[in-house]
Amino acid sequence: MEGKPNRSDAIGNKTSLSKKTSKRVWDSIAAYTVQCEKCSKWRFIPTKEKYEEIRERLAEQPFFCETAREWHLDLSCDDEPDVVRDGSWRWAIDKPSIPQCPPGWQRILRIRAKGGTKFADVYYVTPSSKRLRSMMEVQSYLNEHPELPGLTASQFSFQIPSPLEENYVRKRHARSVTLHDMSDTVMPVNPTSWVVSDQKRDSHLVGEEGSTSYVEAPAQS
DNA sequence: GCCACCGGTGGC
DNA sequence: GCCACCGGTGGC
Repeated sequence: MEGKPNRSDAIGNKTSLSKKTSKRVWDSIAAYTVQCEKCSKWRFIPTKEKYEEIRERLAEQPFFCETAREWHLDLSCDDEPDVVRDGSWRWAIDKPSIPQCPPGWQRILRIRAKGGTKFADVYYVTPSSKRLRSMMEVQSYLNEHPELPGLTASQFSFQIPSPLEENYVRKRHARSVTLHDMSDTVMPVNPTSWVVSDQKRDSHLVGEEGSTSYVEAPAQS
């Protein structure tokens, strides 16, 4: 809400969320955005691959609006932001320095529903469409597939982003009753965030602090 | 029967 | 307290 002026670079890119009904794997991500180090405006990154590339190197290679000229001709800090925190999107703060996904693999991020015990899940899909949920599984897979050249576990990361919205994830000792019967429950902290939750699916989370971020599509069932 | 999603917990 | 890991299961 309070547009804090920071020099963070957030990345986001706009993944088409077209209603493709094929049963291929989908991120629950609508867009990837990066924040310009200079003007702080958020810029869409056109592809997930580009986003992952920028994210990996963001610490050494800050992002500027001019960087986006690679896909957005003549873009400059004078142009309107591609996206603003107006509440119509849910944002996730990405972790820095996540290695680029190996070619032929996919790194999938699934944002969980609000009120659960975890914000998101990361998994990798192998070239043979196997789904790997942890480093242990990655390591075993690599061991079983010596034909895959030059792959090491260090090229994988299961770090999940953080929700900007407070209380998106249920606190561990919150009473389980709150989810089912909130009518006469006094919220222990941050009542405002529950107000936000009243607007259902369109709450949002925002990246900050030089991190990359995702924008999740309004959850449409 | 499969698999996407969620919860729980052990280890740090 | 956090999070990596994995088991369970509901919905398809």
